[in-house]
Amino acid sequence: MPNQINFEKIAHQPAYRAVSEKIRSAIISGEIKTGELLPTETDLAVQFGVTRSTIREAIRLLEHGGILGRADRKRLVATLPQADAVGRSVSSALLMHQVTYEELWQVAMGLEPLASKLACTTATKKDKQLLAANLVRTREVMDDHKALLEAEIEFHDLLAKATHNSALLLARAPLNELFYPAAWGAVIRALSPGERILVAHQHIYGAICDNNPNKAEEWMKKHMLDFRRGIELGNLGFDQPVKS
Amino acid sequence: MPNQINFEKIAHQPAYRAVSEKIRSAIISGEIKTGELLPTETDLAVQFGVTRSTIREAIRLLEHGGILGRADRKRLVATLPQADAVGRSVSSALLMHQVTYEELWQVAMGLEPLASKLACTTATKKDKQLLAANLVRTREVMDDHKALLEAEIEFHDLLAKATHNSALLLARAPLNELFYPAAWGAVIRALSPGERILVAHQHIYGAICDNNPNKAEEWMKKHMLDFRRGIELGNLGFDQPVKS
DNA sequence: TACTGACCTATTGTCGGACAATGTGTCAAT
DNA sequence: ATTGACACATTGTCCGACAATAGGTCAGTA
Repeated sequence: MPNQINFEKIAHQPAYRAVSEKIRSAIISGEIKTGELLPTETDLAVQFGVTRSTIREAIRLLEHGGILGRADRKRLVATLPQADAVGRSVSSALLMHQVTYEELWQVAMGLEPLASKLACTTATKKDKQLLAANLVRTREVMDDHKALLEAEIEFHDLLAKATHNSALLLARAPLNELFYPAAWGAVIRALSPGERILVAHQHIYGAICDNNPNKAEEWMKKHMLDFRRGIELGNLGFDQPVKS
Repeated sequence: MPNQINFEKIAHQPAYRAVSEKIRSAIISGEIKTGELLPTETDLAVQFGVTRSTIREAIRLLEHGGILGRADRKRLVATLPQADAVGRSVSSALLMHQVTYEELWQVAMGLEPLASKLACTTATKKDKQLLAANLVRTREVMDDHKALLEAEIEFHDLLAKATHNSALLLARAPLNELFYPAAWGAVIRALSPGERILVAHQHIYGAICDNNPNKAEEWMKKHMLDFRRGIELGNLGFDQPVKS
């Protein structure tokens, strides 16, 4: 077809989407500060010149991403999306993609040693205290599978938080949400590797206190490889889709 | 306060949230297959025994996460959330957290070399063809800053896709969306490092064709370090928040 | 046949108004 | 200082209505 004139698609978007974008950009740009209360639905409806129903649909759009939350279960408030809020939507996406343990493990292998290394230079006194407390608790609950799993997950989470790197925190959110609960849970039930877990954690914690990035990274790698071996020994379908 | 009876909070959730959860789990469990059309709003309203407004709010909740999309701009369809859909919400979260280039670079340093390594064993013929085509294009547009940036981003994206690891794909989505556009863009404008970029890409591509994971990983590390040096040379606020 | 145009229908987008449920603030009573 | 009564503001839900539009059908025309 020569000589054909091509018009670009006109972008007609429904009002609720437009409103949602307006509010989002107002929050991102800082025009509405996080923690600040939004006007009431009726006010917003008047300001934007649409009905309350439309406003409400726009709000739902934002609510899911964790940009809007509730102050007191009534009024709306602009909030900073936390890792867990974003993590949930990422996790459900991964579930639908039938992500396998193997795939998640690979990502963990990329991020967790990195987190260990970074934490060495960024961990505050407070972070170290929290990690130390976690170690104590881990030792106490060594024989309680459920509690041990929680402590294990918390250790990795504290470690990631100690990097104070929000990108890293968000990137590894699915690990917290999907990988560790399912995979570690299975390993712990099958092998009771409490002692090995504790030893690895202690070395990592020690490396952080000594400000020894390489050691922290290496021990975390060992920790993850150990975990992988656990899965294989336990014969727990490493290449199976994660289910939740 | 001794002897005080504590009731647990009763979890009252609004209807639109309940409906949304029902639909979500129906999709995740496969009861509604992806690609399948959902009933119309009116039907859903009847089935759930609520009004259409409520249904619509529930739909908005899911629409944002990429779980629901439009078949033909009219009927709703269950869709697999793609990396870019999820990536958008992650990115906006990161923007609000005032994530710095440095933080994103650290994550990139954890994920991109990993992707290179994995791609060696997982890349299909098709993947390699796409990468090869990208290299050709890169060479052609070497002097066009904008096109070069696009090619560069596409290379990394193709590489990640070649791993066929959806967890990795989602984890690095913010890199595509935030990091490369802003940071690479600045470097390219400041230093015109087209030649260096192409060389690195070629080595990585070569390593993948030779099935040489270590070489692929090393060259990607070099590539990323090179990039970092570019930022520092160009004196482009590496520790500044990304803005978009 | 292949294209056009008129028409109908189904479905979404938007509106406006209504009421119930519930959290909040005030003020008097004890 | 706590309680109770009360009015008020705000969200959650419902209902009914209409405009806009994508899709299908069907006849008409070249």
